[in-house]
Amino acid sequence: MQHGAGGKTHTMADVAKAAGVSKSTVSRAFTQPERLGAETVDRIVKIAQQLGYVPNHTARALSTGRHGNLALIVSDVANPFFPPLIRAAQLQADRSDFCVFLGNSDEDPRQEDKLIDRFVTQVEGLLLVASRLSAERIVFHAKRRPMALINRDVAGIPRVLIDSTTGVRQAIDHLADLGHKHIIYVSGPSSSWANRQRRNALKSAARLHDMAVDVVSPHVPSYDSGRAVVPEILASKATAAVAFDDLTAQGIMTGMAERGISIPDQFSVVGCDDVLGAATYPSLTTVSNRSDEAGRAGVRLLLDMLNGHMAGDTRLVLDTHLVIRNTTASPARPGFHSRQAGTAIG
Amino acid sequence: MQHGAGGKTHTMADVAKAAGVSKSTVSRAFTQPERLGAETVDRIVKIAQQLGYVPNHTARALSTGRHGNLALIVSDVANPFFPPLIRAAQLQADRSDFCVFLGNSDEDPRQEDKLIDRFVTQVEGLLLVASRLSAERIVFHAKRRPMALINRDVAGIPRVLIDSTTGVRQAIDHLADLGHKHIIYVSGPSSSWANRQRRNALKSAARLHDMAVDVVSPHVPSYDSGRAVVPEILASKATAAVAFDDLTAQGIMTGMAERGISIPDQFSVVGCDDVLGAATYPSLTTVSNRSDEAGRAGVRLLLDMLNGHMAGDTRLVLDTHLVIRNTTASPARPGFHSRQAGTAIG
DNA sequence: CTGTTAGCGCTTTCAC
DNA sequence: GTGAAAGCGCTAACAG
Repeated sequence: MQHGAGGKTHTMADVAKAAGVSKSTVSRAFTQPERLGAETVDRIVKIAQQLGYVPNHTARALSTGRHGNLALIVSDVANPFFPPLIRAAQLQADRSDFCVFLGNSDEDPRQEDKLIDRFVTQVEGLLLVASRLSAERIVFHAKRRPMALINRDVAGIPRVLIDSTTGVRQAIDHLADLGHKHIIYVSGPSSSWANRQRRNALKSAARLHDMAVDVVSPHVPSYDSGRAVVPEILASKATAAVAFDDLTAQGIMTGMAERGISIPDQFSVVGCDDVLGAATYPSLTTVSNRSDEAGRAGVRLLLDMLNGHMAGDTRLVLDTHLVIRNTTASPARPGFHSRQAGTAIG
Repeated sequence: MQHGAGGKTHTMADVAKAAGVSKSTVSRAFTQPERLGAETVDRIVKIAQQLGYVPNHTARALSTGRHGNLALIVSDVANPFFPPLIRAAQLQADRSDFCVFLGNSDEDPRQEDKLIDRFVTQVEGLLLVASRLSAERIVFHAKRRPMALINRDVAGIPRVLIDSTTGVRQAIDHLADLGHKHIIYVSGPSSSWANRQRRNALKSAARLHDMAVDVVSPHVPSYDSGRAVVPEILASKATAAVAFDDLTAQGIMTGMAERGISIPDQFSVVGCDDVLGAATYPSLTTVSNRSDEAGRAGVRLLLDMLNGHMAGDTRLVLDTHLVIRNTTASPARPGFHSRQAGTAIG
């Protein structure tokens, strides 16, 4: 089980000399063993191991054009939506012995461009998650390298979409059932596909119930944004808020608590992505998240492309549903101070 | 601002031909512009841009041995301890135009070995976070490539350590002040440096207060582990638990709640890492986390090594402190059944 | 200041 | 079944 005696990296020539064969033979011993004498292969492999020889990824890549690397670019690693996705993508890539570069655009399209430029010559494929780039730029980059998208809908580029439409619709139905007549959507980044999709789903569902809808837009989706936007929320006459994501929702909850407003008695809150589990108090009603599946599927799509299984115009949609917990209740009636004990998780 | 007209990747020779110069000149225009005629550089750069030429990272790496890549290997991307660290490391690497490979060992040393093997030929340096490898393997790999460590203390290898000793000691003092006489440590992975450190700090601090200490060891640090270990905790006579990390602590809280045990009235819980903020209910008393600083410092250390500023036996220690929130209180007295109504979010 | 010439370590025809 | 040689795209001495 010894991995070799450590120290300096050996080259193929070293192995060849030690084994008394040519470089080509060593090369083949690793890449196409079947075309070599069985014992030759054994001998070479053994010697290589003793020397601690590891094939040079870079040289191989330069020679073949296949790097065995792919780039995963996300908008914010620290946003809890991404880690499970990253992990799943990683695992999937690993099964095919791919290495993954991680890029963090920090919600900035220019940074994203820059990252891609830096990655493009050393990866076989790009996987952009929640890209903030314009469709044009995406198409441009897609011409340079195989590319797949997650939560971004650009025709002609294989993509997997977590469709929160279904979940958001359920959320609105739920709020309507509870008697809410006026809600507010706390928006995410305007360049976010998920945001547009959620806003639209919310508006059309609300229309069916004759609900009034306000919209308020913080700059970035975060705890702090949610907290900061509470005054604006209170300025409207809404009795419930649907937030772009759980982080924002959590911030709203804190902001409400700071003003002595009790949730869900005096105000209802719904999140999106279900990244917090039941950890908040009250536990957050939210739309389910399938980011790990998305990550896995995204990598699979990309690798399929690389294997020539041209995915064509694949558009994989993962739907979602509402997870009802304890931040939603009937709106407070004037003069009637309702109160609800924490009900168990649905 | 146009980034070139898209499509196929051009080579340096293309640019050279288009500009009517030699390849070397083009090369120099990018790497040492000062040694060239100012206008020559301008012309070349402009033509390159028009063509959409991007220098080939791989070829450059093969030629120079400098890849401009580094590998960041963590034990679990999805553990909330890591994302901020990853983000900070990324940012720091970005300032020096480095690309970062992300590896996920999933707490498995063999996987870690495998990842390193895959990375080692295409990175300039390795940054291992909370490595689960034996000291011998770490030293072995460190001979192959410049390496820095985070939360792993191996002599001779530059490392940054988040020292929870101070924070844990404060936690024990705090529990002693509250009157606890018997506590239990819910352990993390045995191969974790942080775990050993926390356990030791806890034991020695407890000794000073004449406290009894039990230890229980789940396999991996996670919400589920914490939840599952509750029966064992209750089997002991401890009145307070200190958990290896916040996730485990959160699991314990859930497990306790499921058994109708109220925290902190009937049992106190302390976490480590402060990754949950005040999001739990009751909000968790925990030891502060400085993972982002650690990530930043780790990358800085590594890059310093690469620049020849031999860091020698650098050992950077970041200390921590206790963050007191609402999961700790005096132990319940026999015969006195305390009860606490849900207080608002801290 | 700029062009020529060797490689970096590996794969890959093409011969034997 | 195995070897020899060319070349992937770039950099780095050398010359001039």
